[in-house]
Amino acid sequence: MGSFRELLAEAGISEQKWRVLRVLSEGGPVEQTKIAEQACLLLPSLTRILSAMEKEGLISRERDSSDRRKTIVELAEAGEALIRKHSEESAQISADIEARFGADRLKTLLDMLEDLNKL
Amino acid sequence: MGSFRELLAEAGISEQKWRVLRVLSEGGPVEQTKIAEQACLLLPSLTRILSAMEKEGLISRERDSSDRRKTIVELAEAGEALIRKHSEESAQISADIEARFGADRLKTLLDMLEDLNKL
DNA sequence: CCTTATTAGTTGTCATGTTAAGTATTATTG
DNA sequence: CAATAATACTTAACATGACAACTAATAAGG
Repeated sequence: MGSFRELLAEAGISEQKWRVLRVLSEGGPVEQTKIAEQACLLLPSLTRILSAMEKEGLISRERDSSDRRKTIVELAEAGEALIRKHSEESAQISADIEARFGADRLKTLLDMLEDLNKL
Repeated sequence: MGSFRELLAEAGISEQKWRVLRVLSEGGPVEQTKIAEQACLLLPSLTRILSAMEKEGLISRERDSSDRRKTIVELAEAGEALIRKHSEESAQISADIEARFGADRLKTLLDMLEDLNKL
């Protein structure tokens, strides 16, 4: 019954990198600004994280040809492999937490946090 | 209707330092471990924060005579002055948030977060 | 006692959070 | 079309978060 921390330790990556991988896995290649939004990261943090991930072969980056301000990021092979290797266990852990905490309560909690954030 | 960030910017200190000041203000002189618990900080972070606050004259530290492993921290004059200057406004902001979000909902939210944390 | 374990802090290292400033590219406006 | 603004990042600088290793002091066990 591994926790998320253990999963990430096993995978050898940070929570942030995992979130980035998941965003890319679910939405396909995207520009960095959108990754930042979906992964709850500021652009300066994302810049560094992506540089590291690029060196590690988890992702690749290239300029958008139609708007050369943008950089499009996509999963590289090592990134896809990581996702394949751990996504099932990750889903299991999420489901477990949801079950133990209560799906309804979890939804309520997330809604409240969003409200508080808007406030 | 200034937010907390503005208050802190005005006071020229970080959220963490403000939390430390409040812990000291409410509980009087205490050892660092207890400050860390109440202010939600890890000891290494607290060590550095207190060093900075000591230089700024906000707090003072001295060894506990009965147990010389412990360091007792207390508010210094500048720290008390900061508290006096901003505690009222701080309370106002808290009350405002509580009112806008709903006292009941806020309590529920905090309880849920605690539960989730225990999980 | 003496060794070992525990407690309280500190220090080091590295990643991230955060704000501000800088660069390059594209869009707008007069 | 030229000057200006806006967008999409990057870089820099500093504080903080997090984990590990370390020191000093006290407590526990044999």
